[in-house]
Amino acid sequence: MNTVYATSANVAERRLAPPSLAISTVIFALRPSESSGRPTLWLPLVRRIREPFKDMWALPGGPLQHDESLQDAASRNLRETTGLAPQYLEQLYAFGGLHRSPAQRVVSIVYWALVQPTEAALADESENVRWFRADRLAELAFDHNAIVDYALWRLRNKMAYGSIAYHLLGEFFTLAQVREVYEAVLDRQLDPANFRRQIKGTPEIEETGEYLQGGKHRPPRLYRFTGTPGLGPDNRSTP
Amino acid sequence: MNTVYATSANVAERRLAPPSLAISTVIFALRPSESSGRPTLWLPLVRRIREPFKDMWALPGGPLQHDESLQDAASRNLRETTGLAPQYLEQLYAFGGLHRSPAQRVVSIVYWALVQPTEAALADESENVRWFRADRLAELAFDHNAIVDYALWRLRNKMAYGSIAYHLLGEFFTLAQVREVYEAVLDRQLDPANFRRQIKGTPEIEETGEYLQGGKHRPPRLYRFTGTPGLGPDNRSTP
DNA sequence: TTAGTTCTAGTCATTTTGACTTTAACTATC
DNA sequence: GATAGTTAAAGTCAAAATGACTAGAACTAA
Repeated sequence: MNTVYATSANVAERRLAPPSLAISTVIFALRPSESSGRPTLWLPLVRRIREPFKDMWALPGGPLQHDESLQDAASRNLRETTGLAPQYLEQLYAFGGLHRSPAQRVVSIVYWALVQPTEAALADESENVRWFRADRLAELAFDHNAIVDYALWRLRNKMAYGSIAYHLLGEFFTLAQVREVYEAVLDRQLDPANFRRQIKGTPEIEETGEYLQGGKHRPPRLYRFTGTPGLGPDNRSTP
Repeated sequence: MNTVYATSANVAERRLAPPSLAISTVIFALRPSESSGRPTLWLPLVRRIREPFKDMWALPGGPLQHDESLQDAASRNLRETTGLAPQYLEQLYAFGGLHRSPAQRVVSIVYWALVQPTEAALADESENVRWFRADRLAELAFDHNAIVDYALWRLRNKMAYGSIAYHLLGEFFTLAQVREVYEAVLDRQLDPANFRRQIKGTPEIEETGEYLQGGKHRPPRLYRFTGTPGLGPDNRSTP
């Protein structure tokens, strides 16, 4: 979305040129809310340093290079802008409306990623890269608000079926932490006892002998996720 | 997939040129199987008339024109190749592997469509456009076998959740016909009584006062689908 | 030692699911 | 015109899943 096929063509020539192709990524991570301290969804945005939409916040992205696959391009600009390696990365949608960008036509293939909080804490932040709460975004450049909305919708949807919540957690976690992820993403309270029964029913989750120490109350058992990310035609598996 | 950005550039220049962008479509319709007479999934393919993959069968597709949205491009080449207007059209995936096409890099944004059998029966067929059973395809051009496999996987998945089966049927249908669609797509038998109970539980289905006459046995009641297609960020709704 | 909190297991009524039975309504054939 | 054959449609029943809730276990903080 940031860079387009460099050319000195004038406007008339641009109309005939093929649309330029860009890759962008919506990156989700959990961070404790400033107010409640409970985990909430955050995402990193970059400040645009040129027109169009100069000085507005936008999704990280860039052009597709000729020697990288779509997914590689997404990984790369994720790494370049935030320094992060995603735990989960999947194609979201190809956006190709006629007027997404003034002056020239841009088709954006957008990916979405989940990163673990330990990673997310290390993420680069600077004048031009900052994390925002996913549910409290200002007006973004291009059609990026709509893209984020769609990414959130997909995340909630996947969460309801697939086993995706674990990619927002570290290697070991308690069942209460899993529940907090669900509560943060679905934005509603869940009954702890029933939730635990359900989660324990899934085979992709494994008890460890360890317990989380240092809490204020009875130490909860730690679990580990043994499933695979899997999805999409590139690496297929779930709904 | 068929046409690429026209240029007289040589190979070295092509490596630096941006990938060309194409739109293709996987079109599903039900047709009675030749053997059993039961409905089965079919799709139209076009014969390639030039290199690469000359004379092989491929998904209908073409370049994206500068004044049409992605979905419009898909509708258009669907209409141009088969004369069909789809009942349902949704983006499937953007395929952008490095070696999908020899010589130059092509990124294909693929749509999938469902058409009603009445429409499908009228579809143009010619020397270079022919319908094939979806589960018995020969080797296709490019990575089109993989694309069809993925489209089938998505169709089965959507069928299991959303209310998509109706788009393969006409305006009025019996519950047994709906079951046949499920059986054809999911490729397994379903209990008629339980299936009926489940379908009648969904609100998007409406009884008409009519009955299907002319059958050999008790005339079944006709129903109508009242839901909306809806999906994707362009027209949002279901999983 | 006690109060407070969370973790964990379990109970119970309700709903959903899968396998199956029964009756209704029509056609074709005797 | 009765009857056998077939599908439509409704209903039964046990098993499984779900939602609301209770209770004991295990820890910390006071």
